[in-house]
Amino acid sequence: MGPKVKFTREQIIDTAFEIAQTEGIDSITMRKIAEKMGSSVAPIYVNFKNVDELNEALIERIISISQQLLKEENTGNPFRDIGNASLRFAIEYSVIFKDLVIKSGRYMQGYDEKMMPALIEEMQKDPELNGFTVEELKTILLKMRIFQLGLSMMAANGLLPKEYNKQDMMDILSSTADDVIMSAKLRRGLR
Amino acid sequence: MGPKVKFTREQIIDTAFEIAQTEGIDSITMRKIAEKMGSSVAPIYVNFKNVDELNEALIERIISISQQLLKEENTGNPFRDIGNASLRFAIEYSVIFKDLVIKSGRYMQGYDEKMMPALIEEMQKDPELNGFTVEELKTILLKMRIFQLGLSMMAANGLLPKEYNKQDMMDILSSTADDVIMSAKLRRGLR
DNA sequence: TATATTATATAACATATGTTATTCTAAAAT
DNA sequence: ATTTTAGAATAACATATGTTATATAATATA
Repeated sequence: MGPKVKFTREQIIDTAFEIAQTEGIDSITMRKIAEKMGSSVAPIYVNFKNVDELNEALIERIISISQQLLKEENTGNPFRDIGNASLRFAIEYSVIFKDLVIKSGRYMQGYDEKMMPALIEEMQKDPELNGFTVEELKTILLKMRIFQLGLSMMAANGLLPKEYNKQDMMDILSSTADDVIMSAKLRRGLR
Repeated sequence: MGPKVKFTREQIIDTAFEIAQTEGIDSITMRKIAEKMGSSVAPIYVNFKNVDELNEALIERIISISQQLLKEENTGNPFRDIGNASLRFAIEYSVIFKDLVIKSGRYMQGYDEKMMPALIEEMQKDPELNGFTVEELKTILLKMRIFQLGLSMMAANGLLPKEYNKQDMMDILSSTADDVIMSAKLRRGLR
């Protein structure tokens, strides 16, 4: 063995995460991480083959944090839970959230299509959504995912009215869910 | 006078715009623009003091294009017009749209608060929106702006269902507007 | 035609960044 | 106690990029 480890892999990822959140993912550089840790770049290259490997680890970290946020939401209503978790991520890690959405193409594309069936299944258990066809449920879900992305994006960009707090955001999300569902019911009544 | 001008200011901005649309705004470099034009960097520095000035000119160009798109929409319904123009921009210039939204903080923040009153005024002329208070109109408008941003963002990221075309997007935008307005009417009836 | 002007090309300089080779040193193994 | 090992610091190399100084050449004007 050699001398004691002073800079761990975890610490390096943490530091990269901090830079990502304050300056954006693309602003991460090896030297910046090193300076923030009070080290040289050597420990980074001991722990990561190159900058790409470090970025991968950072993405994993980000995903794990977002999953943690989702676990912490537990109303049982999947709409509310996913919406609120996304909202929290957008508010608490706004810079990273924006970067992620932009670079999401590959991550989220497959992700959504995998989540879809599970969510539809959840919706079918909800008594309030009783009697809708799968097509109708899909439309409701899509509308809500669109709204939720828009809301998170606005929150992350500080584009909502000044006085809006997290509760207001959750309320408008929930209110719009009601709008969409109620209107779907009315349309159903017209069949 | 000197020799004929071979590379104009406009041509430089055009080239920067092309790079922005294919690789992202941050991928623009002086040398890349020059190479794409078949010149050296000299003509760029004759027309622009530095890279910041070029970026300003590029932003102006982008804003002017988006305003052009808005002018081309003319249903008279401001919801539809703004929504469709935003959607077209997001689809036709997706990379730039994403960059803009992310870096929008400063541009859009004031912009929205200036647009708000004019839009509310427009809404008050709409017979379908008759009888709502200003507060109710504001909520409807906010919901629609949120949905429209989410939809544009999804379109720009290719996150919508594969078979979705522009008409489908315009339809779901319009359908959600109906949902929000219809539900507001129902709530109004309950007062 | 000769000169002045100026658009353009070229090359250099300064800085930022990823990466690597070398050196140093502290801890473990012998 | 000596040797080996491996983490860390340092400096160098390669490349990318903004910027500028200088050289070249085309065109208007005298």
